Amino acid sequence: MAKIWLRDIKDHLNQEVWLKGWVFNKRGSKKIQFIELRDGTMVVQGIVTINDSNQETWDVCSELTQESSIEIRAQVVEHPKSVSGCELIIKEIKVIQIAVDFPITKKEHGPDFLLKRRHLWLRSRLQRSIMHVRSQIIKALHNFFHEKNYTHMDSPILTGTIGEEGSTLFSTEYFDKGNAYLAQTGQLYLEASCAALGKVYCFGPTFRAEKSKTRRHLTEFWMLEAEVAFNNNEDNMDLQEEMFKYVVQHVIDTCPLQLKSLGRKVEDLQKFIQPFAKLSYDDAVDRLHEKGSKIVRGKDLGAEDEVMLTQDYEMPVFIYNYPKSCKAFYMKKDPNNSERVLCSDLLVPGYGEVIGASQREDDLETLTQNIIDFGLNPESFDWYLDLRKYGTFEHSGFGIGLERTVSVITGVKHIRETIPFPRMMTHIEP
RNA sequence: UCCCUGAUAGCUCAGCUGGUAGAGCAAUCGACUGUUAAUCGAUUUGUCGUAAGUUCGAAUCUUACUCGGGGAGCCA
Repeated sequence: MAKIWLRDIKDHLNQEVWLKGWVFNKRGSKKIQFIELRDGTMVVQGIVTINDSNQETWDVCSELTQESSIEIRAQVVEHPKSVSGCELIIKEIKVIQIAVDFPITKKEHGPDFLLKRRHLWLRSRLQRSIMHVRSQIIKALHNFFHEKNYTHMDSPILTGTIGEEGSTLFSTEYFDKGNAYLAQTGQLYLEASCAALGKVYCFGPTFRAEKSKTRRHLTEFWMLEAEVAFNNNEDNMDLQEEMFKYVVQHVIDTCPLQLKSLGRKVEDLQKFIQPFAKLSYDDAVDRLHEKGSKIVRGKDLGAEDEVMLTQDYEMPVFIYNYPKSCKAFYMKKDPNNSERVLCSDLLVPGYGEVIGASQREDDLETLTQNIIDFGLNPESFDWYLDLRKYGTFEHSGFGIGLERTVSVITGVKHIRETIPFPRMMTHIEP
């Protein structure tokens, strides 16, 4: 008999099959026992009755515990009540291993307890749903860019000193070349790739040694970055909007069961498919002043300001053209206002920033001066400056945080549940 | 780095102005032919985070430390 996965079980209605999996849950009475069998693709209920099964099967079933691994022979029957539409009449059970005292019970647990057992926590229903959605989001992102003929150009993870200033870097020894650093962004490399292939993106882990302890921060997270030659800041925002909507639609189409188990309503997700709102930084400051914020024009928006701004909208909001002093050295000066740069942040109501974007400074002199003004050494940016020497070009790009996107789409409050093994200030194992 | 908050049974927590601990769940045993966080009955469970101090007496008050949780800054 061929091996069968539970998600394909409908194709075997009224047949007898062999299945392998784990006991997700068990309950029963004197004459009937229910096993929820989980194999990673689905959970389907199996039934053992004292009448339909032999005594040995009944006794084996009685010994089963949560997360015991088993192999069963069963008849697949219809069962309209269940999610799969099927149920299993169990004829025979072979125990692979009885799991003793599985620590994660059916009742509530605290975050520290669960994080220390992340390797086991992943087996829970909610965690499996989140991981499935995450996987589909990754797929959607790749599909989106490939459909548009982008080239996937990965950036290095180990780098020299080059990179954004501000955030702290993780460092490691690199032979006799001193320290190497784990990348905080692939952007500068992606700009080089962009000059070679026009429309490019990279997707990989990034590392920030920030001592952030909030529900939106990880020290290791996955970021997709895209860079497009001859795109200005407007084009850039259009691209982000199209991409974000594509991803949301893909999840709606492919993950209905997972969204349901997460308690995420499709109507709420559809709010992310409406046209996004756009607000310039200066208009945002005006709006904030009307609402009673004490923000000083020229200073960065605080977390409270972002909440205040987005609560008027149900769709994501672009805030564009921030003050130069709040943003990175590589952003292009706004030709209409030398104190502003051509950039945007995408804020999602009830969550916060998910995408950071900008048009890049393409003038050699201005960029060199920016590097100096930001207290950086132009010599360590020599290859980056080359891009402005040999056929400089207007270009723009952005970075979207994968885990934040998963959070926003699944409605999961804390980012630590959106990555298989989260790395945070306080957690490095498992 | 700063602010707030917490650490009591395997888990989640209660324990008031000091008098050496309690609930629910889990586990174990039992009851029940359809349950789906099954239900019902019974039983078991503790260096009260660590160290010192105040006191006749500390889970409770004081100090320090350790480890969490939430947030700010920073960002995705």
